[in-house]
Amino acid sequence: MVDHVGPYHAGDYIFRAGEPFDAIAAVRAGMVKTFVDDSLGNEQVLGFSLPGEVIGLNAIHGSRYPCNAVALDTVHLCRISFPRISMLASRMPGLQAKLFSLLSAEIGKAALLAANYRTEERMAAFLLDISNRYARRGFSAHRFNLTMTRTEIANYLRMAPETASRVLRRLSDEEVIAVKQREIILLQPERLALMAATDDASE
Amino acid sequence: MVDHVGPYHAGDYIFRAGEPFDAIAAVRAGMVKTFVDDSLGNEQVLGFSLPGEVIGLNAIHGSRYPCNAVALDTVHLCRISFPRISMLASRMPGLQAKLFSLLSAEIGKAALLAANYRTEERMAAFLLDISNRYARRGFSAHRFNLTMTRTEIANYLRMAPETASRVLRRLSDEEVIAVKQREIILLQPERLALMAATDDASE
DNA sequence: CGGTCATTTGAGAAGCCTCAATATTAGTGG
DNA sequence: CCACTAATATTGAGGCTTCTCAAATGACCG
Repeated sequence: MVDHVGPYHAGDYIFRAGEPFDAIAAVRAGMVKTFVDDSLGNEQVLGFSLPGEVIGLNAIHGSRYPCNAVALDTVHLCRISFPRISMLASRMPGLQAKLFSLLSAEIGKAALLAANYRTEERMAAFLLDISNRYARRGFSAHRFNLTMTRTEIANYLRMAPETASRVLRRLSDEEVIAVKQREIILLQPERLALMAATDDASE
Repeated sequence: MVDHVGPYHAGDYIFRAGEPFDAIAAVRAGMVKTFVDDSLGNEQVLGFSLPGEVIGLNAIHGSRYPCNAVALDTVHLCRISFPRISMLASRMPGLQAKLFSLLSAEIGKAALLAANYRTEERMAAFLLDISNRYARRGFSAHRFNLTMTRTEIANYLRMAPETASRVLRRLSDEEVIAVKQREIILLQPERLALMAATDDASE
């Protein structure tokens, strides 16, 4: 029922929009990007998934994947057959509850970043979000690697890549963070939290 | 297990952020606004729920409501005890699947509007979204009432109320829509769809 | 070392927000 | 039924943020 799959390498598709849905997957290692292509063929980044997080949950409804998922670096997954875990959940109320909770948690996660409408606020919220998510999985909260490109970050945060670059530089100049390529060090997380009007207390 | 509750009147709270979660609810009539208050006490509108839609799904995880819900007009609900429907789902695989599907569908709904970053695109996407949702429930797709205020729409769409007003006026001047107070008539839905880069084919 | 891609930087234009004032609507009490 | 009030909505002007376009720099790979 649970298969260890991978490694996927940077650029490999894990699933594509429109493919029939049969399994959700937990990221064991690496970073996954989910995205859709809009009517003009432009990419719209929906999110990034870190180790410990589950992808494919939005595909249960409609029984097809509504988005694409690609590996941003070397990715290992636990593939979980949905029909089978679903059947098992019928007999194990604890598992069922776990699945309900997992799905519920996923609802409205995107809203966090959407809330703030200054670019600096969105970037601050994004960095804190990644930080919290790494921390929860036992990685360092104040020093981490943003596997994705600036363009992908900007796309996700709905700003031009140039703006993303400038915002990061400004934060770096103010010594709120340190940036070395795609590696980020949070020097003053408190100040970041102040910038992100919507500080997320839940994660 | 299912209680018909209401009527709630405009401004009445259905639940408040932080309250213990015990039930989801289907809207039978009226319009519900869900929102959170950020650290500065500003309201952040998360969404609007129409008849036939379910609220409270994001509260399963954490067992407390993570947001507020208020009635925007006269609202009637079907209140569904979550522990009980959950228990029932264990014995009825069809019901369980239905719940999984419901939760899955809710994931990433907010992302649709977030995608476009011109104010006009977001407004167009919003109007089409409401239209589709009314249509799916058997109401008119091209003529409907936006129960909420301009300020609430603007807040939801992350723009200033003045901008929302101007965008609606522009669309009205171009005869893409007709606006009479809070009543909207879609005169040229095709043109709206073109404006909303991310036209949602799924709903 | 050369080529490709990602990133940064600069300058100008466009979009949107803010502030302020006016207009409209709905509700209230005389 | 008609002021009167409060809330909502619209409109205008100016300024700031962010985007676009263009070019230069830097990182990575064969």
